[in-house]
Amino acid sequence: MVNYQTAVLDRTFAALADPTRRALLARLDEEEGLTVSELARPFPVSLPAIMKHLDVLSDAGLIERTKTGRTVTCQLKAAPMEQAMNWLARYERYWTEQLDRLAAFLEEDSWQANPASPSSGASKRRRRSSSRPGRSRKK
Amino acid sequence: MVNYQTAVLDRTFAALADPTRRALLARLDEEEGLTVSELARPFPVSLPAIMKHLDVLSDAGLIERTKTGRTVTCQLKAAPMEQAMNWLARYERYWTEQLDRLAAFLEEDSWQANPASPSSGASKRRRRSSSRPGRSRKK
DNA sequence: TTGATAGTTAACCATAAAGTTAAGTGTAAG
DNA sequence: CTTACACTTAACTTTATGGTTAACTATCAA
Repeated sequence: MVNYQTAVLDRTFAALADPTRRALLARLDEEEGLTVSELARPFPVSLPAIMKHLDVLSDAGLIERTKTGRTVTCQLKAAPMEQAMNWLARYERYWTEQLDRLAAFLEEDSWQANPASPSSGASKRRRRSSSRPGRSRKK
Repeated sequence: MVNYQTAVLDRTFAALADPTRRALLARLDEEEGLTVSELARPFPVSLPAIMKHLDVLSDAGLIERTKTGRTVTCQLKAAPMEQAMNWLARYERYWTEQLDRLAAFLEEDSWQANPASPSSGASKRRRRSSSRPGRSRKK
């Protein structure tokens, strides 16, 4: 059902890998309809450099440019980010503490001590001896 | 509070921008503790090429390698992805249809026709004559 | 119409990314 | 002890990225 468009993810993640481009998107989020030169102003690089970043963002479908007279306004198009989010969501359980606790529970001795209640999901999980290094809880 | 570590996001997004690397992570998700050559097998590129991808993933903190004898097993470390998710979450409202409907409502003529109820957020929105191209509602 | 303003394009440079082949290191097995 | 295996490193090629300066196009204003 959720068929990941490889090329979309490639372009989206690549576009987001640059701090200048992320900052450009962030500015378009907080204020819509900024022009190219307005967007470029805060950055310590030349206008053509910003132009290239905008090209990358356009190619990734993350912005859209509209020419009006001699000015060009940019608007955020977040749609491709949804795919990126969905891809990442697959790994969400790794940092969700809820599941951390479940994992801790499954490791406990008291769990295997009672074979009277065979939980369906647990049988699939074949545990390797004890090769798990310390978990790093953050936040 | 959520202070984005630019360098972390740079490396994470850059690492995820390559389809081979995403596939490597996906395999480590479905089966943990794969060795380097097991990981490399399905891909149509040389071992050194995979090695470089694993280096990129390591530098991004997305995997960890453990040497045992002459084999090296890799394990997924999804933590940096959380930062990426958090960064993307800021834009989530753009593809949440709820807000699409709100936006549609705010654009309606019937809204401005009644100046008796000044909604606070709307005053910030300064509209340019009519330079807005058709909105593309998808799904 | 003359110029300033907004944006684009071209040509160039340095570095990084993604791949190759070939050779090297260390461990396991015959 | 020698060979095979698992992985690593080195050297090299090609293409992409991110930046520059300089020149060009088009519009708005004096």
